[in-house]
Amino acid sequence: MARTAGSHSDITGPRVREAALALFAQHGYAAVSMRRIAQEVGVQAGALYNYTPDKQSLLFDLMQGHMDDLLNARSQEPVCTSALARLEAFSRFHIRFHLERPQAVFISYMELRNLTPRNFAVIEDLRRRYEGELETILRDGRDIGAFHVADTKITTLAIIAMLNGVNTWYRSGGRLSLPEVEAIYWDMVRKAVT
Amino acid sequence: MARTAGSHSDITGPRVREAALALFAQHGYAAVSMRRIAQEVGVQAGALYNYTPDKQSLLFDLMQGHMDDLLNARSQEPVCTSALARLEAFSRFHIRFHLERPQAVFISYMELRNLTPRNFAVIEDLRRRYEGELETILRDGRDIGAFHVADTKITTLAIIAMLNGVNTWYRSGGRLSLPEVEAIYWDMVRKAVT
DNA sequence: TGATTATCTGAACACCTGTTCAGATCAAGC
DNA sequence: GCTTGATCTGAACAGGTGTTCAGATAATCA
Repeated sequence: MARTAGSHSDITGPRVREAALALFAQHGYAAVSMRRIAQEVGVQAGALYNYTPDKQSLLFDLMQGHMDDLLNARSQEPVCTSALARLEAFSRFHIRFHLERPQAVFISYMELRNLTPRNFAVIEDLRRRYEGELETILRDGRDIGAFHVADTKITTLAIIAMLNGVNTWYRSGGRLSLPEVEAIYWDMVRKAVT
Repeated sequence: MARTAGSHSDITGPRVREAALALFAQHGYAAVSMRRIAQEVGVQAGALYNYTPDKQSLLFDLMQGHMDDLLNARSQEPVCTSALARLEAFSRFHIRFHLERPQAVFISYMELRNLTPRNFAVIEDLRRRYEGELETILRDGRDIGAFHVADTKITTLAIIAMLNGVNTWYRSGGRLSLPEVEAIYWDMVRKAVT
């Protein structure tokens, strides 16, 4: 056997990335073999190498794609003027964006140590850029007296850690709706910095 | 060759656990082989099986030991009376305890998915018991009007996620001392719930 | 229809995986 | 000093790892 009926890179390519995303998120990068990914796609392992140079690139591309999506989506959000409105917009955007793609979020946090040093540096830079947006909001707000924060860098990390926590328990269709979750977390963020 | 000079289970046993802890924390459970652990201990892979029935038990014992330590240490903390004092004591204890053993903390969060279902249930039960202590504090405080929280369960998870975030950036000997870190986080927690 | 290109298979490569165990050597107790 | 039990080695087992590639087949275009 060889090329199979109906095979096309426009179909197989996305399916490879989807399978890798789901399997990496569920079992972890190191625990998932190329043969397991191929099985999910319905193809032999060798065929995966038409879509990625190696396993490491598969992971890196998923993570880089996620971070690019994050920064792009953030840049297209409407700009707010007041310090409080800016912080609220960031908090709600963060929750909404992250709850929409839990697998990519999970991978981007859990699999950092499985990146090569070069790839790690790229992802870390993107992450710092995103965190920098929140820190700017906090610093600007503090400078005009709207926020009371002891340390903008640590407050940035504390807020992001808190918001990321949503992904560990939220399930759509559960007890709380997305707007309710946004409201609860925004309330805590607001009180923590004022 | 066979038994080596100076070999003793009281020495090798702890070294096996220490090596596994360090390697699992750095590279992840799935990415670390028994031969790699043995190399760190200075022994052949087969010798590890004098100290653990299998690799899975090695991971589970580390995680269970960590959770036991956590609950024991917590139970020996002095009991506070006021709602605010109880919450402050919990927050400071959590930060202090977790910063003292970053590797065990890291493993206990990252390697949950590599536990067998039975082992996972045990660890999850211990975790829920610990989180329950914080939720009780929040609920009691809300009932007497000391705290204003929209949802005690979610607030519990949000606070713990925020406090856990310390481990991602804190390095002893860094810019901030442990008491300073405790104070900053306690300030944010206090404001978030009042 | 025929030639070309895209896509996949199946086998192979060298090496690594967790685990077992007979046998060898050391430490401890009499 | 000798015996007993604890501790480790080294080899083996069956199977899995990422990756490569010649060859086969399907899709595509002239």
